Amino acid sequence: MTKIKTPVVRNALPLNEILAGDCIEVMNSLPEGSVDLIFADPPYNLQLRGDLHRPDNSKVDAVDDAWDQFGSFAHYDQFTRDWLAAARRILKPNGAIWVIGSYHNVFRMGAELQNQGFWILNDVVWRKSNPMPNFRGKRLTNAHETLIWASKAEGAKYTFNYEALKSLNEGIQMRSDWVIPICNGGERLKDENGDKAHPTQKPEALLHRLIVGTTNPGDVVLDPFFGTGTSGAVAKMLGRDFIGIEREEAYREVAQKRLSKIRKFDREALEVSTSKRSEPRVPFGQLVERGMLRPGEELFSMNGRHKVKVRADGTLIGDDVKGSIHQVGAHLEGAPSCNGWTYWTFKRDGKQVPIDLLRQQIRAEMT
Amino acid sequence: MTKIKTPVVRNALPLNEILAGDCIEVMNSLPEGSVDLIFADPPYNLQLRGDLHRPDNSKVDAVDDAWDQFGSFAHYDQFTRDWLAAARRILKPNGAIWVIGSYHNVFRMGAELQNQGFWILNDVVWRKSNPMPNFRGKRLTNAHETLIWASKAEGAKYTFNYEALKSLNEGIQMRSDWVIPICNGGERLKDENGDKAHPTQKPEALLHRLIVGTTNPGDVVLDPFFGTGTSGAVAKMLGRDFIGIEREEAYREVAQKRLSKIRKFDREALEVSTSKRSEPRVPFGQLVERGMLRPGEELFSMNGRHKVKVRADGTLIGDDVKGSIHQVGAHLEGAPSCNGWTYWTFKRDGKQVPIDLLRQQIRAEMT
DNA sequence: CTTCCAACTGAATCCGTTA
DNA sequence: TTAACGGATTCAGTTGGAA
Repeated sequence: MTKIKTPVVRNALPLNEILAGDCIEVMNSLPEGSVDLIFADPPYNLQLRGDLHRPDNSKVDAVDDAWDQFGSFAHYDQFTRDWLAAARRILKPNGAIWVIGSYHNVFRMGAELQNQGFWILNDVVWRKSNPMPNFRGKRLTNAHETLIWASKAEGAKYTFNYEALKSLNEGIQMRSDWVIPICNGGERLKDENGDKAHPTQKPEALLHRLIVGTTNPGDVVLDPFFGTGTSGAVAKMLGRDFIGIEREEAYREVAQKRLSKIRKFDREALEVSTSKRSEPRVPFGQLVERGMLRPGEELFSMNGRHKVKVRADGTLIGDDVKGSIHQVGAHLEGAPSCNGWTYWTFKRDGKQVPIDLLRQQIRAEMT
Repeated sequence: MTKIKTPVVRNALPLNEILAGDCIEVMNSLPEGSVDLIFADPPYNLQLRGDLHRPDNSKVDAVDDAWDQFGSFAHYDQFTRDWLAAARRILKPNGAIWVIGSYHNVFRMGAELQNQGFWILNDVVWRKSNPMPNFRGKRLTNAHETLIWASKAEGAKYTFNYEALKSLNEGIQMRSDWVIPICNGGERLKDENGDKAHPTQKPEALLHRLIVGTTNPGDVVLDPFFGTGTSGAVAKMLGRDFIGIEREEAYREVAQKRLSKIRKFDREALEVSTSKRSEPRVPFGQLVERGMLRPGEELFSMNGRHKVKVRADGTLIGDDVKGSIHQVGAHLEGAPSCNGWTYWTFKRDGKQVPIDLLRQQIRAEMT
């Protein structure tokens, strides 16, 4: 898949920097449709500032008022609406967003994503291998957080590196539950007192999987709640550009220091497994043109049940059917579709050989 | 925790019956504050576009029933508001609710639970050990569903059998992620044609854990979307009373037949399904994601004859070969297969260390 | 009576390019 | 914009018949 780059817009973007300020204001100052991926880990313990109003503008008074809960949610929802709208504006049409949260806030984020027209692709469970136990024994150990992956709109062409994720999972399709330890040990950033520099630093392994799986090298990854910059650090390692936005100076400083030490992996290591879909298309007719198969030569179905003849124009003809290798295969099998390349075989030296072997020969010549 | 019983109310309840009709109307006809637990598995509002075929061309039997069709999010939200309000009214002050859903609907349910004053206690992930794969390779395998457990209000004294769940989990605190297979085999109810009687029958193991953990014997468990009655069947086995509400006559009949065969304390059948523990599979890619090995780092074969580089997706690249640790090892040795875990080593402090050591570290964390 | 293999199945928002 | 068409894509498990 080739990406259309728009140099003017790209150059206007402040790449690989940490921008100071309120993320909504900063995002609104960036050009529309300019970012490939947004990763957002928003706070959910918002302090209520100033007067709080219900949607009908009546004021919410007492804190322990029955409406307090509603009021808090209304406030949080407004915040969520605003930053998601700002994020959506700067996303490229084929861009995507990841958000992460716990049950305190993730349901409201998910609903608002849908309300704004984002199209949810998966929800992903980060299953912590070493969570904090529930000390009081009053609930289940809260051993996971939830991520939501969504495209900008229904039908958009999002990036998904299927084969790379399959490789990361030793040849089996990547699932929606990811087992990853929480961030501690040497990876956990400390301040000058030896205390953790940020309360919710995310593990690099989580970002690694997400960035490898849903971006390409050279993409722009923006994080509106940058914190200590895990998303930026992993993006940089993986040869992506990042944009961080962070309000707190202390976090910006920690993140800046961290990023200065990061080195990009070499190009060869960043190439990942690709799917067959990205290989060049070879028309079946080329096999005939090149004399690899002769007009009139017989092809046999893989299961041995059918026999057809090759025609000079690269179509096949059977007893009651003619058409492309795919159409004839589908018709004979009564199937909705058929991959003719793997369905048909020809005879060489008495052995049955799949015609896909000939396609591979042509592709090898094309390199 | 002792429960105050109110015999008058209890006697008014139609216990251990399946009530016909719309669940909102039926719930509104029941006495206020009379039910201990509600389990709800409402329609998910899947929005499926066309047909889906497996790679072998067989057609996926989709959930396309009329009861899962809603015109818009607004319609679905109204439906959710109404049934949740009806459910909340009939709940005892110290009662609780469980709802289950997927990313299509669970965020809207979770937000509405909070809006109505329910207090979320945990969200629980049902991790399916055998989910349906993603056949087109366009997204992650949707391998889980989400449950939300909530009390009627903040501060309510909900039931939580901490020790019972701990016992179910081999003496370790029960976590918020539960690994349970989907319902198939003998447990899956069939109609007279041998087809599945209900498209979304839930496994009894899921309900077993939930009812053991959050109710006491003698409690009343109500299910407004009864379907084939899994909640009722497990409640009956475990000595709880149930109330089922179901609109479709066909489902009521199947459920009634099922329930007539259930005997209380028929425990042994359930005990059979205890886990057979084997060593968890660790994909090599996890070592890369977690930074135990870096993309670009060199691995050396045990015999010292070969050197390769690690890529970001957990594959290896050598002079003329790339693939998994096993594939590359086999290729270089000209062997039909190769255990990459014992074949490859990396250098640490000048010494050669087998990569299997890193796998052992991860496994130790997973216990 | 086993063992083996082919066929089948499960809450799924599941294609991309060219004419 | 729509229609046609090339061709890529699956994991864990159960069932039932054959060997």
